[in-house]
Amino acid sequence: MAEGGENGGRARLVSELGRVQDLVRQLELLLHAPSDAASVELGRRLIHQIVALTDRSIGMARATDLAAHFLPAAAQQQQTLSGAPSPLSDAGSDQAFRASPKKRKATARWTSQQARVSAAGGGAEGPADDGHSWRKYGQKDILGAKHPRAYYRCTHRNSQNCLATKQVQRTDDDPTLFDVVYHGEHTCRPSGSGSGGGARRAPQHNPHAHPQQHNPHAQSALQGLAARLTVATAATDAVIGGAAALPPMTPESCPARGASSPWSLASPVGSDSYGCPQGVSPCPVPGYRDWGSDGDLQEVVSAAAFAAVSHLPALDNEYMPLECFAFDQSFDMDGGAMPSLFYP
DNA sequence: TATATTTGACCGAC
DNA sequence: GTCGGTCAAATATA
Repeated sequence: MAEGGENGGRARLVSELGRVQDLVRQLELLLHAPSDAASVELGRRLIHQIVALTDRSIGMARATDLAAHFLPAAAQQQQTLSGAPSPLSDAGSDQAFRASPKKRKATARWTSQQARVSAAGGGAEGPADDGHSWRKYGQKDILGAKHPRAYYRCTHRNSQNCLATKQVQRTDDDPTLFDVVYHGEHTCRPSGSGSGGGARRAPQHNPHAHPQQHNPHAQSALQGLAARLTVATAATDAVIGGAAALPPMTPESCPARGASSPWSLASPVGSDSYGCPQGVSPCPVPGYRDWGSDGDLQEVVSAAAFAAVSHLPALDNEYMPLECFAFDQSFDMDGGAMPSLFYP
């Protein structure tokens, strides 16, 4: 572990991410222009460059050889992103807790994951859709917190006995960021979501979050891109900083994570709040898993970018302005800051 | 009518 | 007694 080498690698990584941002801005300008075949092709090339750059960035992150720092830290699984211990975070089963309804979870045994996500895709109502369908069952004012904490559980809790829950709380320091804590694992099956009923609303989507979100496909793709990139960079930070303790997600907890289609293009990310989507990773946002393993981070970023590419032909003259999202290039990888795509 | 959200109450842990 | 998590009735929405 050469500190100098790490710092140099970080600098290059930041530089590469900056180039990605530039390319995204070029893509934005392209989307502003009248759409034609040439611009669509140019857009595809831009996206491919973005993918290539992100791949390089991922390679740089790996080259720093800091995953070895991250992996032992992940085993701790006890710290929040801000470094404070989480009384709710623990490995193990939640079966004991379920035996006693209303029993406080502080002593229960949970598999939990934490994420800090931007409001991109969720507007003021909450963070971007994470690919699951959640039903809100409570909200509480938390002592010392400016904003209440919302409690969600899987829509398929009753139908499929899926016991996954999550807590969403707006951060005090930045109202555009949400701390999301996931408990338990999704046991619901994707096929179970389409059985007629389904939700009638998308509770975490604010259709008025941006007045120019006309094209649902483009909107969803870009929202998904932003949300995923937020998490991807967060994971990168965890790898590089070696301080964040993000629990590895087991394959069992991510059963539908397909190798060929991590993000469903048929069902635009961010729009499918009505059930565990077919072919979509059930854990895109909370899926910190083991980022030290090959392909994870790359998969997230690349897949999100390709999702945007795939929707380009449908953009026409409608667009989601990409200035809505911006890398925080000033993040301090050593300070545990969370580099994110922000949605101002 | 079915499903989701809101919100006060309840419960156990501390 | 306080706090956090959950329940469940009332209400809202499509």
